[in-house]
Order: sequence, then C-alpha cells, then structure tokens
Amino acid sequence: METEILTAHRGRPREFCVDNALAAALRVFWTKGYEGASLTDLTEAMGITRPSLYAAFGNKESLFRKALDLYERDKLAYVGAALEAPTARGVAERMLGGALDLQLGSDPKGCLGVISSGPCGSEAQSIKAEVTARQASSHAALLRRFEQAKADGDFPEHIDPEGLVRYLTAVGQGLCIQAGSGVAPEELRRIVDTTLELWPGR
Amino acid sequence: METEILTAHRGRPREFCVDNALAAALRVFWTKGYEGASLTDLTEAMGITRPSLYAAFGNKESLFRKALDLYERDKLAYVGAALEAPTARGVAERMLGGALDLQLGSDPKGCLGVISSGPCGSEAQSIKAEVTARQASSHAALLRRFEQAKADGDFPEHIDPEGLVRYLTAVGQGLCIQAGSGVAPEELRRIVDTTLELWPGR
DNA sequence: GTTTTTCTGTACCGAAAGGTATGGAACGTC
DNA sequence: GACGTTCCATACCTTTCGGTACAGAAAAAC
Repeated sequence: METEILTAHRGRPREFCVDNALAAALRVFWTKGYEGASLTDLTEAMGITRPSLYAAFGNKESLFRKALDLYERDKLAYVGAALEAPTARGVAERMLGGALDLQLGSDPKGCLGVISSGPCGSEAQSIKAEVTARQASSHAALLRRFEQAKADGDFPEHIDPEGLVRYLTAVGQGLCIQAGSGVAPEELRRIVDTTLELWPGR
Repeated sequence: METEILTAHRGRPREFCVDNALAAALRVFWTKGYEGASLTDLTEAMGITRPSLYAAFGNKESLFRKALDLYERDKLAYVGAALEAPTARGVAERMLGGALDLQLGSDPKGCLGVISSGPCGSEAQSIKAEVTARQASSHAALLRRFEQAKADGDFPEHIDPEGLVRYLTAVGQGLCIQAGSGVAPEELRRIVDTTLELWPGR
C-alpha cells in the first residue's frame, strides 16, 4: 500500500499513494465531520496540495463518498458478520461488540454515520441523504434477520422485530454519541453489558 | 410575552421582544446546530438586525447559552419530573415518554444537547464543553436516583446502576438521532415500547 | 422644546471557506 | 534527445463567515 497500481499512464506519474491519502482523509472526516473538515485540514493530513486533491478525487463531496466506502468496507465489516450469528442474541452480541471494539481502538471516537446524520447546511444535505440511505439498507437487512429469528423462536411472541431493530440501533447510536463525547471505555462497556443482560431470549 | 419587562430605561426603548427573539433563535440552533446557524439565519428568524442582536445578546456564543437555558427550562422539564417517579421503571417511563413527546410535537426534531455533542471546530468547543458539563450533572442526578432504586429493590442485584443509567441515556440519544434522521413517529414509539418491555424489575 | 441616551439600519471589515487558473517541473513515448 | 502529457505549487477567485463603525432616528428626562 505504498505505491498505487501502475496502469499504463503517459506523462508524469503522481507522487502520492491514493489509498494512503484516502485513509488520511477518512480520519479527518471521522474526527471533524463533513462540514467541519476544511480543505486545509484535509490537504495537510493527506500530505498533498489542493489541486492534487481535486485532480485525484474530484471535489470535497466525492472525496467524502470514497472515504465513506472505505469506512464501510474496513470499519463496518462486523455488521455483515453479525447477521450470520446463529441466534438473535448472537446478532446483538456481535453488533454491539463490534461497535464497542471500534470505539476502543486507535481510530477516532464516534461513528462517521452517526455524526453525518446531524443537522447540516444545504450543501451537505445530499451527503446526509446518502448516509441515511445506506443506513436504511442495513436496517432492512437487520429486520429480515430478526424476523427469521422470531420464526426460529429466538425471542418471545410479544416482542416486535421492527421494534427490536430500532431499539438495538438506538443503543448503538447512543454508544457512539457517548464515545464521541469522551465517555470512558469502561462506561461504554457497561452500556453493552447492560443491553445484553436485558436481551430477551436466546 | 409581547413586550419586555419595563425597567426604568432612559433613551429609546428597543422595538422587539427579547423573549420572542430568543425563542426564535432557539428554533434556529435546534434545527441547524450551533455552527450551522449563521448570523443571517438567526437575524432573519428573529426579525432583528445584526447590531440589535449584538446589543441585546452579546455575541453568537452567549446567545446560544441563553437559548440553551430556555431549552432546558421549557423543553427538558420532564427530566426533573421523571426523577420523582416512585420506582426505577417509572423513571424510565417518564424519561423516555418525555423524550418521545418532545419528538412528536411541533418543535424541531432531534435534541439540542445531542446535536451539540458532535464534532466541531475550535470556536465551538467551549460550547460543546458546556453542553457536556450540563449532561454530566443530569447523569449524576439520575445515577443517585438509580442507586436509591437498587436499595429499594426496584431491580435485581446483578444489574449495575451506573450501567443502567448509561444504557437509558444511550437509548434516549438513539431516539433523538433517529428522530433527527426523519424516522417516522410510530417507529420512534417502538423504541420506547421495546425498551420498557425489556426493563428489569419495577 | 432641548438634551441625552439608546436603538435601528446600512455598509463595511478581516478571515476563512470551497474551488481554480497558470506556470514550470518531471516523467513515458517516440 | 525532443515531444507531449501529466503532475505539483503558488497565487488568486468569489462567497460567506462572525463581528463592528458610523450616522440618523426615536423616545425618555429635564
């Protein structure tokens, strides 16, 4: 990951690694949010100049989308794995455990999806809409999984699968909010432990 | 609430109502966040000009603090009432019910405290610190209430009061995030219903 | 009615935002 | 080695940001 893939280019090759630059941009967006990340912040962290950024990534918005792709692929991989757990409780364990591990690592605190869901100016609203749409597809996948779990008898009849998905999502979002506010790691762990203590069924 | 309290002023009296202007400013901050609310947004909503705003409220930051005071007094009154519920379950019911009612009303969606907890530029960090400090005092009050509840036998021994507070807070924050993302009211209600279904003890 | 105090409105300030024109340097191709 | 293509760097553009100077208007105090 030091140099990029060499396709038969004419002219001078670029001097920086696109992947490294994108990873640096992701950290900036993750730390400051889309609107809070200025081009100066980005170019300094990426180690490139402003025209280089525009030549390689288009503009700020398309750079953010590429960073969001990277984020989902590298940091949100646990979501896909969680859906394959054998029981609804297993899904919840892996979802919350994955979110917790992410907050305990060396990456920026908080969740890029959550902080991009807040209010924003008119320029950033297409960004917000995209993030919301991606979350909707995760929601749908989780709902299908929990409907199957109910059919499997993983939790009692009187529990509503849709409600359980919304609830689990809310706990995860609250976890991210508190992580971003500087709440201590052991406190974050308590959220997960308590949720699993109260989790219905298997 | 049409004109302000008349203290023995000399000179020309101001032509607008400070309370009404502050209420309008609160709506703008609530909708767009501190940094997202420009002075142009604020003055247009408040119906006053820029120098009038500075004369009456100091600057943008002190205007926000006054709006935050109003928000806590008028919109977060249910928190104090919730602490007086007879059991831990009652506290949770009133807390989540109050948060839900707030999201179902005609006010802006989301929670001013939650949206102010996200990432921000250097100028807004003292704002964020203030919001975090106010939340810490609410957290402490809720923790005392739940420790009492545990002594009262409201929930089982193996449940950690600190964890339960963090957990309840997380659910409330997730509720606000989803409300701000445009999630439908009945979906929000499912979050509350599910949480109370799973609530331990009385 | 004059004075004095305060408010309103316009017009402006410096700084920072996102984005780009331009010129020269560096590489692959022929 | 000359050429053509592409990249890097400086310097600049327009717009918007939070904040203010100044002049004129309006009302209480005398």
